[in-house]
Amino acid sequence: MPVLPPKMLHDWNLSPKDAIALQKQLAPRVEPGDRIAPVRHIAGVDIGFEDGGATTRAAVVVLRWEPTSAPVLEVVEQVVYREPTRMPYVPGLLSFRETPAALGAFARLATVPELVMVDGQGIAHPRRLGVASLLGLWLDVPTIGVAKSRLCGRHADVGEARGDSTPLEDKGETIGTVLRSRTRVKPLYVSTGHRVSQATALEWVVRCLHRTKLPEPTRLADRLASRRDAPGRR
DNA sequence: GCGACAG
DNA sequence: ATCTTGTCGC
Repeated sequence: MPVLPPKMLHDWNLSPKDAIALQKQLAPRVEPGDRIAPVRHIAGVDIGFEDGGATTRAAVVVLRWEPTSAPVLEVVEQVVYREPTRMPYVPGLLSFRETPAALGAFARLATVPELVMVDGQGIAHPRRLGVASLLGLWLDVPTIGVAKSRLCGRHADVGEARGDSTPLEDKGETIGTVLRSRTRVKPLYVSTGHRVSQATALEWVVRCLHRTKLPEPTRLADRLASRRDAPGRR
């Protein structure tokens, strides 16, 4: 059940005005409740750029999840996909710049993850449709937005201890959670992407936290998407 | 009109 | 996001 005409994948060129209208049109389709199959595999997605921004590089890393007393997070597959950059970065319209490449990477994935963590906002967005939400809608898969900084909304100061959190609010509604993933390190902005409740989103991010600021799925994808010595680099 | 502003 | 060396810490 494609959300948009497949043709748009190739002609994905919207004016800021049309892009905003499309976000408003799609936002109501985001499912803020849990509709997740038993989680066996979790994917992390992130986008990087090469050639001074001319090339967009999407990276997806799939980890096997085993819910034992000492949780297992093992990499089982990873994909790097490149394509010419289509649009410039515009605050609030990031999804139109990054989603096409992310879809290209997912199309080349053999494993089908039950949960996806995206580097960026979910519904913690001015029109409640960040990159994690759009990708989730398009793939019809549960997604969680894990951003490294704030796009919109306000929040109280977060405790300094690892695990401390406080709600992120905007226009009278709670749109996410600000989480201190590591002591004395800038907090993470966790929000529902699609088909995952806020509480569940936070639980999964905490579960996937190892010793770094970012949860494993996003950390590994981030590394694959940004490292200068990434596979295929000249 | 003046700031704020994911990656 | 990306451009960049060393340096502090586990």
